[in-house]
Amino acid sequence: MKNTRNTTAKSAILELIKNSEVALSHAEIQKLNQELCDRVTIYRILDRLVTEDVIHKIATPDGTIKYAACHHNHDNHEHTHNHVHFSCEKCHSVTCLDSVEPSYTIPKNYLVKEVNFTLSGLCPDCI
Amino acid sequence: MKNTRNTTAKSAILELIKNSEVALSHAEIQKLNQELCDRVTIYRILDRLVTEDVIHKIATPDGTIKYAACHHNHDNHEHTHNHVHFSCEKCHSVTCLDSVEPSYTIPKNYLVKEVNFTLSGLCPDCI
DNA sequence: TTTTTAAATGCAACATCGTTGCGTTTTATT
DNA sequence: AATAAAACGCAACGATGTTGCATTTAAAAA
Repeated sequence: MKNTRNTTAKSAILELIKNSEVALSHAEIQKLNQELCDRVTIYRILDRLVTEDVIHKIATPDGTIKYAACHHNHDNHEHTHNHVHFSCEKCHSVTCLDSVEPSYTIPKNYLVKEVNFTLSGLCPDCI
Repeated sequence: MKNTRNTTAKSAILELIKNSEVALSHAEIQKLNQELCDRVTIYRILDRLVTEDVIHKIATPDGTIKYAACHHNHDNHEHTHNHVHFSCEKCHSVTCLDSVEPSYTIPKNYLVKEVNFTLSGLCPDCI
């Protein structure tokens, strides 16, 4: 694995994502981060954090990419991003619903590696 | 409901989508359509077809928007886009898996209106 | 601590994607 | 055939994401 470094910008962005109740987009991080670092650097830091498996990407129903912190299971050293997300159509917040576990039949002839299950509608704050 | 008209470009694009095994992106439609109409017109036609409920939007795990024809249930006049999609990480094809029906528990305090369930991995052609 | 080297950054430039305004063309109704 | 509004092409624009390169900085080595 390639060597990566901890920089102030990287730490700040990771804190933002970790402290956020909802998943954040590049644009939202940029606004929250104003003068800390360049637009391009945010893209590169997000990519690095995804590669390092510290955060994960979520595509909302309208195609916006958002980022959320990963909840690792430290007991058995395995973790999955295959949990359910909720996307609010009013405030556009994206939340990880760790408690909801979908079940489905695996389609024949397909090799399923990842599951992206996003419910949309109104979140508790917008109902 | 607003009055809409059938034009050659609209019919051609709808045929493309209907005849395609996989969901198509704006860029793919543009390539297949070369000289038929303008880039902007494709955007407007796709919006119209979605509003008319003839096609539906799908966001792939990487945030690309694709379009597929709707399979109406003519018997009871209801239809849903809440079916499973498969996104191939190799050839980037997106397919509707009408036979797979997921089940899940509805999260408390949330109002679920739509379900977006996308499996990803390798499609039969890429295994 | 100082040196070193490769990762990380800023900046400029660019490509892609999607939208808007407006004058012109086309559909389909009168 | 005349008419009104939908649809179109084109130009321009804004947002989003990428790349190259010179400079800065983190962290390992001396």
